[in-house]
Amino acid sequence: MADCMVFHTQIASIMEVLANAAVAEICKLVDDDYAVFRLEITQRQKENRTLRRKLQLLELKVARERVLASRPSSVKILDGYRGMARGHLTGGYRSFVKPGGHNTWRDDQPITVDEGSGTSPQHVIVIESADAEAAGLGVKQHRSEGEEGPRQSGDIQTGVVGVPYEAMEDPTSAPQPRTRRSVTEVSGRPDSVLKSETDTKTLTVTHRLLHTGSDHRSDPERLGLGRLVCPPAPGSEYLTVFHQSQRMVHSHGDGDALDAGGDDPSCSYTTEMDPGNISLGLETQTDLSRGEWNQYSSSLYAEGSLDKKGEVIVVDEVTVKVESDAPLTWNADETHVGEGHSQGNTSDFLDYRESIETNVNVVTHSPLHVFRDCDPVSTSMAPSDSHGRVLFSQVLNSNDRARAQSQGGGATSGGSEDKWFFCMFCNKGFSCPQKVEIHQRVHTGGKPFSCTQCHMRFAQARDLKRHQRVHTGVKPYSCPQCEKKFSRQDHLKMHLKVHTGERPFACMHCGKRFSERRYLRIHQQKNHSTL
DNA sequence: CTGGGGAAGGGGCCC
DNA sequence: GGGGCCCCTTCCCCA
Repeated sequence: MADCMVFHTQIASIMEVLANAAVAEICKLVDDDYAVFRLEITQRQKENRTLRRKLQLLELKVARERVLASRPSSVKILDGYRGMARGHLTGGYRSFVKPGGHNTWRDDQPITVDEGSGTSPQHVIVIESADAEAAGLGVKQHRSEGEEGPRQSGDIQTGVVGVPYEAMEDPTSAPQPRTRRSVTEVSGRPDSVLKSETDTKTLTVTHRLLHTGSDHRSDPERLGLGRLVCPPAPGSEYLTVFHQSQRMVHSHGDGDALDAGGDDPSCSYTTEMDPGNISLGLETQTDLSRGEWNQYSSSLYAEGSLDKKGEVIVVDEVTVKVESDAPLTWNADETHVGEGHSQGNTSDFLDYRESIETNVNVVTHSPLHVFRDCDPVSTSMAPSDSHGRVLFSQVLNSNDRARAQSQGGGATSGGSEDKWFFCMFCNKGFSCPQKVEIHQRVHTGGKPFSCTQCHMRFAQARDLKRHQRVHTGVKPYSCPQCEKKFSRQDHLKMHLKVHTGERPFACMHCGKRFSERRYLRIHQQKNHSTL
């Protein structure tokens, strides 16, 4: 009997152990499943956010088009980014004004460039007119000119932009995607408001107006229509400072977004600036190391992670480069009067230079701070990028890499996958951080290389070197046919068509051939405009 | 005046 | 890092 009791006791013990083990196993499974489930939920939430943002963008676009259609007279948009510095050497101050009689505005219509005098070509302002709140706001894109650069009075030109002419080109020349950036600028009343129609997220931009004399806020008309002036601020000619004067909270409804801690972070981002003017307050904590880079990235791309309404951002000489899905909401309902850098010009200065990284939520610990480390000096030919690898390695997790590759933005250079470095804006992969840095200047507008003779700035050393031939007059490329010399080989190559009579660009509609694509484009616009 | 064409500049990307 | 290539733009000339 005693043996039986002992046996039962042992059985009970074994059962208990087994039960405990089973419970533990079940708990483990539940935990695992729960984790997976949470992950799926998170992914679905991300997808929902993405869809919502797309919807918001669509709504914004519709609202913008409606506003633009209803108030075309107040809109001036210009596509002056590409080639905008052209006039710096040629001395051309050009004003591109939307031709009269065009009462409706389309994105593919001629955009107007109102080029003020005395502004730097690097100071490009991007603004999106969002909705009716932009009433009375002059939306235009200004081309800026360097300080000492030649200045001339502007003329008025018009042009057609955005016409899908590539499809009409010679079938032998496949259409190529247009990768040019859309850079627009909004200038207007400092207290003007640009916000989304949904008004769910607004970005308050405090305009820093550089002016002389009277209060810039007292003359809104001048602000809206006056010539923009880029003050040749010594030592800060390319100053890009982003001040965040109030606490910025990255907040999404689901609460899984980045949290910007700190109550009063003062964030400054500089690409090229006088080291003495660097104001760095990077208290804001952005935990990118926890795999939230995707959130940051997606939010940055989708809507710029615009902050709660009412928060104030002080933007000093910020150039905003708007990508296709860049933030469209700007709420400039508060004004910050900055120290004027004006030097004798009576026009108020309204210049924002902001890269997308100036997003208030990510400005602090963003990998873009690698550019701070660069601290490109005008005479520097070798901007530092010592932190690039580390930063990008830290902030980009495997999901980003996989996404980058799946989205076709994979590495464009050689090297193993582990050594890829990805652009934080477009996820393009590169084999080394230096290339990422160079590439990201496309997005940030960083131009570390400055010509000492004309103060033109370039994103790459090669560009500066090539440009300096303009001053030196060196023309190493000679035409074997006419002994004409060129400073660039591609120009020589183009010139050789004069002798060869090569006309590779044929109109697929009338068969007329042209030596250059632009001629075909113009021809098709004028003669086959319906296509 | 307009359109075609040459020249020359900046920008971007690939290698 | 730099060369090559291409794109785009602007200025200018000329028929």
